[in-house]
Amino acid sequence: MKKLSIKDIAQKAGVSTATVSFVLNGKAEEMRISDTLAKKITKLAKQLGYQPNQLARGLRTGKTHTLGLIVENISNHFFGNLAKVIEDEAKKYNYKVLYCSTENNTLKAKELIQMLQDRQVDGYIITPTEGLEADIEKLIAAGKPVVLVDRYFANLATNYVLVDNYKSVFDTITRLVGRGFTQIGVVTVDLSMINMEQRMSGYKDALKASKIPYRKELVRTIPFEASREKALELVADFLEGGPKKEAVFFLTNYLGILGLECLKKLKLKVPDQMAFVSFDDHDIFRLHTPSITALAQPVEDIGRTAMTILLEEIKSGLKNNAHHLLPGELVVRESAL
Amino acid sequence: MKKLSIKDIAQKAGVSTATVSFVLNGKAEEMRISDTLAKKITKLAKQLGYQPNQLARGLRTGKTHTLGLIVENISNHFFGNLAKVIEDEAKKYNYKVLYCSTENNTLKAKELIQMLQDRQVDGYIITPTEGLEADIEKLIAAGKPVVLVDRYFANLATNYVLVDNYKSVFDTITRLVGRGFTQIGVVTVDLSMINMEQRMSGYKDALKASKIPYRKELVRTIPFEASREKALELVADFLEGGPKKEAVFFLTNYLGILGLECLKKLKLKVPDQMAFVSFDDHDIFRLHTPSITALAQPVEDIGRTAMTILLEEIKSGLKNNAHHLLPGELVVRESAL
DNA sequence: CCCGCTAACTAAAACGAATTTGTAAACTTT
DNA sequence: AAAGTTTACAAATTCGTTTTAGTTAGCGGG
Repeated sequence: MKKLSIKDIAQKAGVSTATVSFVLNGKAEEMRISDTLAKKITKLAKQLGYQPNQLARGLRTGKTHTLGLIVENISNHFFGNLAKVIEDEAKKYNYKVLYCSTENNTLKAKELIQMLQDRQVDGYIITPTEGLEADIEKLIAAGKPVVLVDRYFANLATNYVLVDNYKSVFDTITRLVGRGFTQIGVVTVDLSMINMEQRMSGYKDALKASKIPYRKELVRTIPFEASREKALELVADFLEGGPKKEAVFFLTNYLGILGLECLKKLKLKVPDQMAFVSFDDHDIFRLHTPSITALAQPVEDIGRTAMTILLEEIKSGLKNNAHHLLPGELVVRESAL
Repeated sequence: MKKLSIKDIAQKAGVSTATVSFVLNGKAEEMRISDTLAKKITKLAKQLGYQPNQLARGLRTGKTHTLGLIVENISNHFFGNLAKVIEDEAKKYNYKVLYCSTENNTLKAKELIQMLQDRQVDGYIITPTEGLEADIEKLIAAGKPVVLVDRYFANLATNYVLVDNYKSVFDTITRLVGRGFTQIGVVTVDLSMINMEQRMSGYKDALKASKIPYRKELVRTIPFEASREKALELVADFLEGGPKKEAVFFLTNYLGILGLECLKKLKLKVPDQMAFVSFDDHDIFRLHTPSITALAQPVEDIGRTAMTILLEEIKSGLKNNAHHLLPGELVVRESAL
């Protein structure tokens, strides 16, 4: 297995490596290489099946044509789809993507950033974890193009693109109120990232706007670190006990699925006994009986927008500082009309 | 932003780059670098936060410490989980993973292999598509470590690891027969990859072993290229029309989910009117009402085994030709006991 | 006191491209 | 026809490492 290099081609063509390089990089004209020679080289390269060594190229140019994508968990529905969109988009522009999962673990996230840096990726799409500001700031300070997705840091000047968490929840709650519900519960997670905070704000503000008092007994916060069983227990306890809830909004897809399990266990009738809405759509919600109303994130749009911003920044070399809050879409199904 | 190189360290330490390289690569002793100097260099490197340039290293050594993972679709449940396991496993050994999705498109798969080769990955884990033999053969001939997962080519000497499709289906069908079912249908897809063929063989042979005649009216094959709607229609038509089926086995997760949608539409009572089993487990099956019996693939085991084989081959440089058929696990739920 | 040996490093080549600088020949210009 | 300018390439350097092949100083032995 002898991978052939530019040198081999040069030799076979009886020219210098520089000439070959120029031709193969489309700089033939600029470097006034004669047309005949250029054609000859192109043909030879194709014929021999020449493929440039990306490492060498990257070393020399500092560009690897590789992007780093850091998500919370690649096997998660939302992030898996996001990764898919980004991969497809990247392919269009001839970029490869290095994915990695943080598990929402800051230390791991830091390591991943380091690793991507070592590999000299040209740009980053990151779902940040708590406490990652400094690292991201460093990245930006170093001139690396970065786009945050799903969450961001309010005090950091970065590009970000995510669903409009506040408005999505605000509108959904308002809609529920419009349907006559007043005792509306929420189940959330104790991550202090801005996306969750905004969802909570959306909830509170919607109640306020509808002149419904906020009652903390109607809010259940599940520790992120809780085991599956513990979380299930907490959700079940919430649904069953305490003040009556006419409707419950689960603020993440994961929580919504836990909620479904509880329904089954508690034999709660949805929507008769309680309306049910989850953030983030999922096949499960569509297929469940009753089907579940969900607030779908515009995954494709998020991925595409993030890529557009990133590639633009890579190309131009200029900091952009684009902020995109994309509208969510409430997919109304049987569990809450 | 000046990333510091080995040269900077050498300069600051007043030694040659070779010495620094030796020390940093743990060859200090072998190269009889004095202990004091070694310590000094190590400390300096740490203090300056030196991170080697992986491109340069890769160029020089031919090793990139990066693995290529080609799956059918990264946003698919099974492959997403597989990717996760492999990523985790890779991390343990300090490898990074480049993922890509083929969409079961051979041309795309070929391109991906080419791209991974350009990037000089050290090894490949591939979910092959039809017609990819030649490319994989070339890879192997070029001495690249390769492990196939989920499917393989019977006529190609390669490593592979996947669930034991034949036995899994055989046992499941046999179990159904044991429960008194004789009219057992299957829904499959028209991919001629060996995994699907073996699932079908498992079905046929199980019937034969139980002396139940094989009836092609009980088999419905969905074209892979069919649109979602068309596929739904075909499945619904099958479930509704033709001879009565006491039980139906969906040979992939995707088909099973289509099946669920049809149940809903046709208002079929499972398991009373018909038992329902799907290959490949999924949250949906667990949460569905009734919950769905599924044949779970040992994803973790598959990923881990594949990685073990791959890393072993990378380390030793020897072709291994390991064949692993791992047992599936029938998760019995309400839809079929 | 010279030779050989070893300890402890260093110099230099190599990896494969991209790119800057150089140069011979042909062609203009005056 | 001498000087300058193009044309059309080639030589050499560079990117940051690893690795091979030295080199030097110190020491013991004869």
